[in-house]
Amino acid sequence: MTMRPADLDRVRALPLFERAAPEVFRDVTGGAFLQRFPAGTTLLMEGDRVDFLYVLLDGAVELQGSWKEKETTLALLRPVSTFILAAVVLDADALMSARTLERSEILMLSGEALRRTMRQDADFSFAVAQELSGCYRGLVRAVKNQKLRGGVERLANYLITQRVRQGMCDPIVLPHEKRVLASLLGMSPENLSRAFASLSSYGVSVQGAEVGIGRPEALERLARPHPLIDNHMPPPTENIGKAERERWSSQTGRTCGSVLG
Amino acid sequence: MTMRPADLDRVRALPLFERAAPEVFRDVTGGAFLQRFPAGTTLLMEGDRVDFLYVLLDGAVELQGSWKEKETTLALLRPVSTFILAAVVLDADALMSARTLERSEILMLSGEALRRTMRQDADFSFAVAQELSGCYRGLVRAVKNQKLRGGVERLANYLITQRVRQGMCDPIVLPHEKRVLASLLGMSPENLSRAFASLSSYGVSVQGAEVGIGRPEALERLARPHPLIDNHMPPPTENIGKAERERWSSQTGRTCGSVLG
DNA sequence: TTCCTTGCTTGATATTGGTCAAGCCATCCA
DNA sequence: TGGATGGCTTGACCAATATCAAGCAAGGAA
Repeated sequence: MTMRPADLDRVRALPLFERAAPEVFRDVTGGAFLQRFPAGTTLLMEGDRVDFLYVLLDGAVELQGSWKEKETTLALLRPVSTFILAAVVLDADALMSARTLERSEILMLSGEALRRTMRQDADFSFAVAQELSGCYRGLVRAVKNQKLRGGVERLANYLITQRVRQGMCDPIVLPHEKRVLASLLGMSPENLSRAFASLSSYGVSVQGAEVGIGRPEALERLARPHPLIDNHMPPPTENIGKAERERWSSQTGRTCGSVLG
Repeated sequence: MTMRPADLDRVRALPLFERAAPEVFRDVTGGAFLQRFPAGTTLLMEGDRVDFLYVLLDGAVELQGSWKEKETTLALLRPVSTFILAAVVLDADALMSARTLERSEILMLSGEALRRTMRQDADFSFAVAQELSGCYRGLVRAVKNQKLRGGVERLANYLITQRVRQGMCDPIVLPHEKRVLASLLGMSPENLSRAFASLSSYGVSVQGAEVGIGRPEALERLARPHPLIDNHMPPPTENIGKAERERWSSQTGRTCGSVLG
């Protein structure tokens, strides 16, 4: 309900709204409300009807899918990110659950209003389509990553991506618990430990959440990162690139884009 | 260049154009041209700039991704399907290669014209956004399928999905070579053979491309199909459902929807 | 402090999936 | 008809990954 003007500005800066006319932005954010959730809150269960577009303003959110008491992480979000846009556009139920990993601040926009505005404004509709395209391509990358690479290779590429995102610093700091990271990378926590261990011969050293990349060249020779799989988005110098850039990466710790549902 | 009126009607019936105004349809299909390709033709390589939206009118197309001399199949398409919509919307390069599996007839629509029309017509833009949403959700299903299930389970669910698509008949007929199916399911051809063999204890019998589902209940008990993973779209009685329905499934043999890029 | 709890690691073992090599069986072609 | 070819299958083996169990270390609460 109460919303700081600064928050509204951050939403305004999202690629989705960047070029929207003032009245369009007003229409979509009109009935919005801001909510605070403690860590571990389930915002949305798989199969639930989706009535809102969510915008993560502070904290961290995990999107996960499940089958037969097994769960897997599909994406990890950091501010500022929108999520479950696809479900909202189709007015369908969610294919993934969403839960907070930390205490989080989340803005909820009316899905109904969003769809209504899309039908009225071609530019806004186009922006949504571009957003969806970027998210789709993020998932294509995720599938390729999962099907073409082994566990150690996925971890190595994750570390390289993080290094780029964190401004080529060394050591990098893992933005999430290792068990969550393991689920994102599609392996058991035990196996993630072993994968880290096997990377020590390539210069990687682990100290809690801090990971030293001793010899980047050696790690890259193993990882073989590829622009058509790994989205090595430049670090957040300014805010976010242009709309024509894909704004999403499946395994990011500083997503500046969004994820649909 | 030469295009039968019947072909144009089939394109018109796609969810993307179903509700478009006549002049919108004319604008988008204006500079289009129809081309015929032999089997095994590469239409598009990963990394190529995408200038056209493709519409498969006849034949079969495989979308694949590659890394380090390894390849994997991301989708198998049958008429009538559009593909690489996402790349067209973003005017970006392709994340997957596209090649014909059989002699195929393909309509190519100008990407430039499509984007121009989107900016002019909110309804068309909205239709594109809905299409993209459906495709995104198809990929979410694919990731869940890949990360949560083992090889035998993926095959079992594939068979059940095919049975639904083919009108609950028995035996079903595999719409593609087994080696291609193996790649789609994320396993080696050898392992697909063994997976089929291990399903024999659940009533499944294989005779070339014909697969008998002896005991559907037994197979389902193993497969545990789930509406949030497997898109059990009703068989193509009429043409295609409404636009609000997801129109894409990652592992279909009779896709009535589309795939982006 | 001491005792939990929690997240992580490590080792032993089982399961799954990949690779290599051989063989089978259709089809196609000379 | 013979012989190649290509797709599929099978077996033997190996690599990758999951599972189970135990232990460790840091942090929080009594």
